[in-house]
Amino acid sequence: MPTPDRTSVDAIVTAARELLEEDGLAGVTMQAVAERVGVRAPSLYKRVESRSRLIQLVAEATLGELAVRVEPEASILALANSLRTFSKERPAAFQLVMTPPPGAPVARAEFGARASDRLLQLTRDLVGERHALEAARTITAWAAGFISMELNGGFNLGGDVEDAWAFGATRIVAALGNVDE
Amino acid sequence: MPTPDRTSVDAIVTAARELLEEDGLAGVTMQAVAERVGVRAPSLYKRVESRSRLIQLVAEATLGELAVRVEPEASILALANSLRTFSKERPAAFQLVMTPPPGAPVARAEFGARASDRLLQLTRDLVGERHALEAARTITAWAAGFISMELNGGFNLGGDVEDAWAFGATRIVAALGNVDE
DNA sequence: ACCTGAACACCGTTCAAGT
DNA sequence: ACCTGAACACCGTTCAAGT
Repeated sequence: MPTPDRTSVDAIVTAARELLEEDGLAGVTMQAVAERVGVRAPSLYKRVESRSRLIQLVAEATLGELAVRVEPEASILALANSLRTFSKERPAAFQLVMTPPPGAPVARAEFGARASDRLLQLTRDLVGERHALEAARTITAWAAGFISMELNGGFNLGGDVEDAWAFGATRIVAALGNVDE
Repeated sequence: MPTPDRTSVDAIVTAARELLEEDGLAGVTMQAVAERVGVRAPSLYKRVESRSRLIQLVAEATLGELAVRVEPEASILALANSLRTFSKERPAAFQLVMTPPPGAPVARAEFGARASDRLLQLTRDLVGERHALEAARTITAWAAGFISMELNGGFNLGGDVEDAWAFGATRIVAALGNVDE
């Protein structure tokens, strides 16, 4: 007589995402996840091959959530701002996806195919087909680097971080606009 | 009769740095470090309070090495390039310092006081005192973000990564030069 | 004064045994 | 068919006992 399922992949991933924000990546142990979904650790292996696969599922869910937030009409500034907003709501998930520790899964596309598409479209208008990808990478790199430094307390020389964000965003967009061909 | 010392903090940190590059942060276990310096794990605690303190020492040694490489006459481009060169020699150490996993020590200053000073001097010339810090942060964020994406395989849309680096570097420097005040 | 084995509380993971 | 306790090989860390 088969027992009814006592949990699900979804519940497991959700528990892992909560633990990630509450206790960091190191807090996402199979035991902690199991306890949260009301099961013993060995049972998790019926739904998920390993801890590292579970972390990968968390990263993919994060990318999915990020993609949903992107408005189809968003400007470059709006894209960067929404990435930064997200980073403040889910800092641990953001870092897992954007600057993963070696061994963690690689994030697909610049930051999710949807945002990536929109960004490429915008940079194409700005700098032309020939340099669209390079321009998109410049913006993504700046935003990811900035946010990562912000989350890690890398801005410890004083000054207003908000100003630095606005400064960087406007200057970079302006720079891309000044094309010589 | 006191026994002669069989190891030292220096040897321990060196072993940890080697293991970091060879096996990643997870490979830096007290047992692996101990074995490499020819001692048992508990003995390490005579010289180093804990594993996380050891990781912190590794991060500080990395920052020190980075500082030594900075030429006093380096240009902005040279600074960015030397950071990227370093990231290819010691990718794991670079990531530990620039985009640390939560729990790891915070890197002091933008990227080592020395490079930070030189960069601020250059941006002061470029954009003036008022925006020097913001400009330095823009460049640091872009370089750190770019390199981190490069190391993590984040550039998976094709295109030439070398071109994207050169494109970003020249455009950003140019953008900062076009000041309106 | 330094080093060690033994021990403790954890990990991830496997597997035979239960229902 | 799912769940479990027990077990294994690891962790970091402490500490009494050796030299």
